[in-house]
Amino acid sequence: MRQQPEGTPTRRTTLADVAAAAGVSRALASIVMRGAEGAGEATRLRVLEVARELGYRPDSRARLLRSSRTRLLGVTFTLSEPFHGEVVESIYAAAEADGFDVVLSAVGARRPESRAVESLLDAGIEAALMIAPSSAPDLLAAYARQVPVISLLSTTSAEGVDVVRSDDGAGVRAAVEHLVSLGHRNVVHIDGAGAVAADERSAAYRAAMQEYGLSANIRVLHGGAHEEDGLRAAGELVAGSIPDAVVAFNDRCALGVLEAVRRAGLNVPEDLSVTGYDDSQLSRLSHVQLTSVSQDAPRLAAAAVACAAARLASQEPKDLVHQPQLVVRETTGPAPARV
Amino acid sequence: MRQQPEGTPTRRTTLADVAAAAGVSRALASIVMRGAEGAGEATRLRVLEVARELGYRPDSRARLLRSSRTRLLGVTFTLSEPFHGEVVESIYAAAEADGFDVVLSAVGARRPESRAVESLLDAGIEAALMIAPSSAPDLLAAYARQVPVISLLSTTSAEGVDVVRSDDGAGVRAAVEHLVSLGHRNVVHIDGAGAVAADERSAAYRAAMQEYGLSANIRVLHGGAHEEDGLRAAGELVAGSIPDAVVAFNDRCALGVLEAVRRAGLNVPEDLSVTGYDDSQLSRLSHVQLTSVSQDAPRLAAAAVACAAARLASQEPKDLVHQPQLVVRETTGPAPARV
DNA sequence: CCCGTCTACTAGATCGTTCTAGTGCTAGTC
DNA sequence: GACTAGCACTAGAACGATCTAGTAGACGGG
Repeated sequence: MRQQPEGTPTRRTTLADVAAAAGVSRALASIVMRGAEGAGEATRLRVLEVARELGYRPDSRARLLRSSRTRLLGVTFTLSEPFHGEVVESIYAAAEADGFDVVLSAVGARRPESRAVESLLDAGIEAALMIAPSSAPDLLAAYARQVPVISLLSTTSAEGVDVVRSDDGAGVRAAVEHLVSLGHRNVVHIDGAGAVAADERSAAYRAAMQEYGLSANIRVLHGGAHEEDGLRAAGELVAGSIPDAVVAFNDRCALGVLEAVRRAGLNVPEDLSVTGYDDSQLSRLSHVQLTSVSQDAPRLAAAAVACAAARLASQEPKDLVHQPQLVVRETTGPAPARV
Repeated sequence: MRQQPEGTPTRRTTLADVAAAAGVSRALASIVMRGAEGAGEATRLRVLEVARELGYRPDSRARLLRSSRTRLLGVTFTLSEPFHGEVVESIYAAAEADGFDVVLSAVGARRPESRAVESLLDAGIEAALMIAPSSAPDLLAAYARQVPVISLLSTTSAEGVDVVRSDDGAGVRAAVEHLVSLGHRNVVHIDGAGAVAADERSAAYRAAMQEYGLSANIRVLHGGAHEEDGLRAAGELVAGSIPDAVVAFNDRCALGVLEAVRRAGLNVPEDLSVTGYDDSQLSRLSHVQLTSVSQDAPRLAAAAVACAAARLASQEPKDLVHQPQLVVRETTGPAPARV
């Protein structure tokens, strides 16, 4: 750390500065800095020492511009979805392990997914990981023509797009199975109402119910991906005849359901069991303890990164389906003894 | 959209391609693309048309490398903090309005703030907005020597660092005032336990209590920034003598408090009033309706971006303190008539 | 002693932009 | 008619790294 003379607009030290100070060429300094082979041991140490001394940090813009391999992974995610955050955090870890850098691009109310992806493409990413992409298939395919695209958490695929997701069907089935094994027969589903993966989950609910001979009890309510949606849907539900159990579209929706149930003066799980989906931080909170289907964010993230790496090694796109696991906590219990 | 011949490794169209196709120099094409003046109307239209036709998108790496003004704002935030997400979303909007681009860098369990900031610096940002920075002051000062640094939501400042925050003292005072005006006298504070801004808030609580002649009732419990912390602290609280009201460190903490209170069989606000801090999405959920102190994320974000712009126009660093506003919802009410 | 090979290193091109310093042309002024 | 001003445009350097194609010198074998 050297004090800069006041007022001087502190030019950043470049590789050329390091090279000059160490008495070598820029090329050799570059070799040393990126740990490539072809430098003598003595010089290597000297260059590193000089670099450290001058506080040199490579300029990523220049590096990315020139190098063929940027080793940059782009990630799109939605800021307002806590579970996306969990996945992103895991992607950071997985990417680092594989020697990739991560660049984020958020999707929000004012920032459509298209903008998020395009800014990533302009930044020179090698592959894009899109968390729960909402773009139309032909748009996804267009992106995939430029870089490998991996769609996470969503089944919506497109030409040339890899998909890494958990088997939502199996997840919902596991939830239904768990409830049935506890003696529940009147199991209601509050769906995702057009959210990513909503259709697959409600289809799996129907199939599972049928499988257990409960076709007559199939009932799907219009829900959504957020607390409000679960609250509203469950509000309508408890106003009528109370079911044994509710399979909610996701954790946030389940939280709304829990609230509505509680308001109606019912106890969980004594009067009614509730399951969520995602096994998010939310569900693990000690006062929630929601039984939920775990998508295992770290594993999913690792798979996605591995998938990107595979595609970059020019392998064919693939569908990677991961088996989710039901995490039983305290919102599910034996079916109430009703008439 | 032109179909690429299969197998060709699709080289991206560059400005040179556009220039050649339009029959002008690269420099002129550049002028047109970035909307600078100095191009004839006819040529401008022709170049734009050709660019559109070829699907040209400027390469941000090259653009950033070369241009003196990158107009890039770096933002560090914590993935697991929903309120940070709200601020980030607002920053996107504010930055866009001011002609800035935003690049995100997340802080997480595996990714310390130092790494987050450094990657931003390497990316060529013009200024860094750090949401609730946790780095040591001398580290912050070191960053500030390289680019203007704006610290958001936190009072922890350092040499040359701008601070944009809301007046936490005033916020807590408003909460206490509100409670006192409702007749509460036994007002307890559950603090942030070392979290960013925790000390200032608890000091303001003490001051406000004293101001209202309630020094004897001052009571501060060790809390924290998350639901678990509020739950634990309030759990201890309700095990003893129940106060009239609780001022929680933030919304997430307040949520835990609400849960503990509910578990103890008490009603909010009939038996006990609770206030939060942040006015986050959480507090606005229809089943929560938490009375909370609003930091007004959009305004804070706009102020931070404006502050960055001012610093880039070489103005002195400043402290921008924004007045927070108490949003009264349904977790506060008249004091219970106790003995 | 010559030749080939290996290691350590270098010069210069290159990535795709923006920026600087012009060039030519037309038109207006005295 | 010379001079200036302004407009539309261009050539080429620059940004800071990486990459390609080489060179100088040491070493070993025949």
